[in-house]
Amino acid sequence: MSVNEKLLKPYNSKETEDRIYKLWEDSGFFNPDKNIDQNAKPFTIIMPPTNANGSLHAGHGLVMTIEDIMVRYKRMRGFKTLWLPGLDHAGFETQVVYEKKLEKEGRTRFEIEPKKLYEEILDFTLTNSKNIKSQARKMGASCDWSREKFTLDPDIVKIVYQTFKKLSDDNLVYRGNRIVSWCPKHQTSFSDLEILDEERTDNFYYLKYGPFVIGTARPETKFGDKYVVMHPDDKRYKEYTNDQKIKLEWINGPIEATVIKDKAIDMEFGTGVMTITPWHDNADFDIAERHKLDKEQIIDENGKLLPIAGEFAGQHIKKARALIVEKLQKKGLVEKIDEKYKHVVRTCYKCGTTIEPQIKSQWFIKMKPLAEKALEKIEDGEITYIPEHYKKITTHWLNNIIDWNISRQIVWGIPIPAKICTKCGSGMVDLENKIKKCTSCGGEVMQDKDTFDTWFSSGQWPFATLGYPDKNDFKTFYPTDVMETAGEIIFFWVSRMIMLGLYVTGEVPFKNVYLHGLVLDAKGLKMSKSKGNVIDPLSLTEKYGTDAFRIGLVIGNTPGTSLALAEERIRGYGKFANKIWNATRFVLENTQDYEDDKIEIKYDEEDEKSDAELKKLITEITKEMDNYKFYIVAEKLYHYFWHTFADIIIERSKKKIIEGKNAESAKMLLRTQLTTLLKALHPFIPFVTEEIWGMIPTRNTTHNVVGISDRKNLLMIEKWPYDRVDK
RNA sequence: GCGCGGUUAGCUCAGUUGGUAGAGCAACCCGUUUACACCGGGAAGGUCGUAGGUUCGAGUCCUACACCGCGCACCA
Repeated sequence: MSVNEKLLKPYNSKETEDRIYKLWEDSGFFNPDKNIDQNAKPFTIIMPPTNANGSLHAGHGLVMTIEDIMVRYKRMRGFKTLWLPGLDHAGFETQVVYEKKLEKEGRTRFEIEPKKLYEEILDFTLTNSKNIKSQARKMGASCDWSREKFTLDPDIVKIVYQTFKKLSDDNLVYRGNRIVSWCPKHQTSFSDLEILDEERTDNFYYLKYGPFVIGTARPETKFGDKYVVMHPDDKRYKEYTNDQKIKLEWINGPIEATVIKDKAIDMEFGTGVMTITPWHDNADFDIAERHKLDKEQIIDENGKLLPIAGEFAGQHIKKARALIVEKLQKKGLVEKIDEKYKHVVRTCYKCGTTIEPQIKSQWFIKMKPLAEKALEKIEDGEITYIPEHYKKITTHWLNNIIDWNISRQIVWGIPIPAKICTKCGSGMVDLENKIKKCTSCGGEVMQDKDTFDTWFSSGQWPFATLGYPDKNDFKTFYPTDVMETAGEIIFFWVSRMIMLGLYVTGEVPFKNVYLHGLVLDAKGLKMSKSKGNVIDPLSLTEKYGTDAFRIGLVIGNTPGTSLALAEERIRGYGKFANKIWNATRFVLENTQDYEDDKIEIKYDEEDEKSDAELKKLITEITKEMDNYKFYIVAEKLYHYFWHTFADIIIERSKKKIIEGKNAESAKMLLRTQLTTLLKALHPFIPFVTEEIWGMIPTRNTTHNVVGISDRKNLLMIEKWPYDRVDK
């Protein structure tokens, strides 16, 4: 009898991986309901729903790898393990991707009928979904596909609607006519998280405004300014009183201005006097609210000046500024211009367009009450952050949280189930489409055309996917154990899940948050299509095998730290898979007469020592696995396999087997160490270990499945080595 | 302005409760002794950002500073 012929050639990942994945998937063991001990403790990870607008990138590769490591480990430890996969319609993100596609085709979304546009994007999404799912399989993800969810699934939408209703009933959601961050290019409002601050150097204009000199960086907004504001304690302006009327010459002729005293004014800045534009500035809006001042729109949704601008009406603000300054100069109203004014401009995180604040009627969630509950739980330690400093970052954000605008003026998303009064503007939540008249003024109502911020639905993901409130899955698997995702979306997603999860279910959605860093290119630069430095994970798995990709991504990659992905790194670990392969060949060739369930052998002294050494190693790494230190475990196993098992134990055994001295001890050690190491390595490099496992004539295995015979089965359900049976 | 990271071998990074520094990759020398050249053996390479402090002893704790990265912030 000889060893498996495959072993005589080098390990071939391409011929192995798809076949092995199919074996796993067909076995049904990804599903915790099938055969696994139903009384075992559950372990749950909800996979961050993948944006269905492209293909898998290196970051996804890391997500799949880390989560699969945790899941395979826990499954081997005998937990009733659920890893639930999902896809995200990713509202605005997807719409932007699709708009770019339209642009290339010479089309624009503003010319497409909304319903048609929705259908088109849906098609696009479904095509991408297929790719993503097959790519996840390539990565070896052992998730339960039978429980897969999509954010637009009717049952998910139903739960999202119920939450919206509950928030409304509890007075935590309101329709507010407030200033929002508006992107003139994308024609939608945003929450504060979608806005980026950009430092710029611009001109700062000192303009004569009657007896005052006011400072501004945006002269094009000043047409309607009829309130001049100063600090009540400013001695320079003590002769002026609150509400005093002053007649003065302004851009387009004489106006009457009103003096307002407000403490928000910084006496040190500029001249200590400013005029306000409440429609287009947050701070000005607040001042206007405090003093109940008029607000007037100057700039339209496209960034063009309205009729109030007189001769400048219809011009885009970008072009108008210079012309307006020119006119002001002619009228002698420009005192001076500071050309080196450094300030921060708010821009759209997608296109970089300057955000134009606008007053709009939108849905807002009152965040303070939700944040307070979340803070309590976090402070109590109900959620552990890995790495720890994310806890500080989170609490800092929660402590300073502002209300969340969840309305988006885009078609791709979950429609907001509400009616808007065409007369008084009130909004009414209406899940059953029953409201026909405005509940406050009796006016006509129309369906809200907006959609939810995509994070409002994904923020409910953990309990929505498990079928809150009635399904057994919810009862069994909620709260989940680990939320593993990118540190980048700590506010966008993680913190909102905590708040919404707590609010709806009364319990935190997950007990641990594991945050990984960015995957960067070999030089440590962020990958981007424009830079052309995007590394496709699938080209690496194709070349070096998925196992090499996985372990290469994990070793030395501490949580929260970004990772520079160099091809050599992956190549190096490709050799490791082959090393295991070849070591296996040696072991099997030399232990053909070894029967692990029949012979009672005693180790000789040095083998005894080696046996103890590996046991000690397994104890150590088991502890480290429980502490999420996969980067150490992978390295230790790599090192032990190569430099102890291969270099020392195999070399030593050659002599013993040839000389026939303590050969039985050597054989037992070879087989025991090999099978033990395969088990321990399996979460990291599942394909090659499973393939080899199938070739080893081992009989006395200890799998984690109830109800199937004790014959040898898949490595993925084997018991973790030296695991204690203390259930 | 406030906050959070980081600064360790040429590169990418580890370094758990303080006890004269580690890995992978790259580079160098030697070697085809049969599991493996997708290999083996060997040697080389760091005053652990700077300056203080605590300590018998600090990469590891404290303070200040510098530089890099990131987040938060309505100064017109």
